Amino acid sequence: VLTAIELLERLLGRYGPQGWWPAQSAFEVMVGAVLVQRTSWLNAARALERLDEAGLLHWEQIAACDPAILEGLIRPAGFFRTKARRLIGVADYVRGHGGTEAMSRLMTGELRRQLLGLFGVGAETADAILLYAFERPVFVDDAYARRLLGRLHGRKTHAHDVATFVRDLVDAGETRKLAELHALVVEHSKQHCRSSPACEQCVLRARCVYPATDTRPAPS
DNA sequence: CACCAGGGTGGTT
DNA sequence: AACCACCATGGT
Repeated sequence: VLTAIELLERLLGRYGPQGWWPAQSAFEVMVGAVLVQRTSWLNAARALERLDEAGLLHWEQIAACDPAILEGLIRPAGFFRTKARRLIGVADYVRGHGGTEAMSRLMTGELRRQLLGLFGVGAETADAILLYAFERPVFVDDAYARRLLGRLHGRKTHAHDVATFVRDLVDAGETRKLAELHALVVEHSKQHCRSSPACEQCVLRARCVYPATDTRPAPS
């Protein structure tokens, strides 16, 4: 079957570099990672912009911010009460641990453990922060990746299967490639590998077992 | 109108 | 361990 590096090359050729997270600071990436949870990036970006205008894209400001003010600013990102609490918790952690500078000195495994201890930061958000904020060689295993790999391989895919798929890139410390791969997997999953798939123009069609097992009704 | 978007938590079976 | 309701706005 297809290797991770082959998948990257193929998707890169079709969609080009995605340019995710060209953020100004690691903390801004952390805020974005929370704001985008179960939300379109467009709406998360609106909330980020409002925080920036209010001068709140710093941990000292958010940690000390009145929750009601924060809620109002991030409203476009949805789940605003939940996310406001989460942002304050994240900011408070960063403030109490010497800022993102000090955090960047931790080993990846230890930093991941710390992030997972924060309320509102699960495996996916932690890995997105590790990858895009702290530039660690980690692959973000989300619903898109599992669905795409599941179809490529023709079987149900779990976290272990995804880890095996990207092991070479992770072990080689290929942060840039892992970041681009994740972004491309999301884009490809939106355009073709959707819950209701559009395989006709898919660039992976020849290397995917899904069309063979596709039981959808034939187009009229 | 329904459905989805770059999830996580807490509770129930 | 697998499911579930909940959180909430904006686009299609």
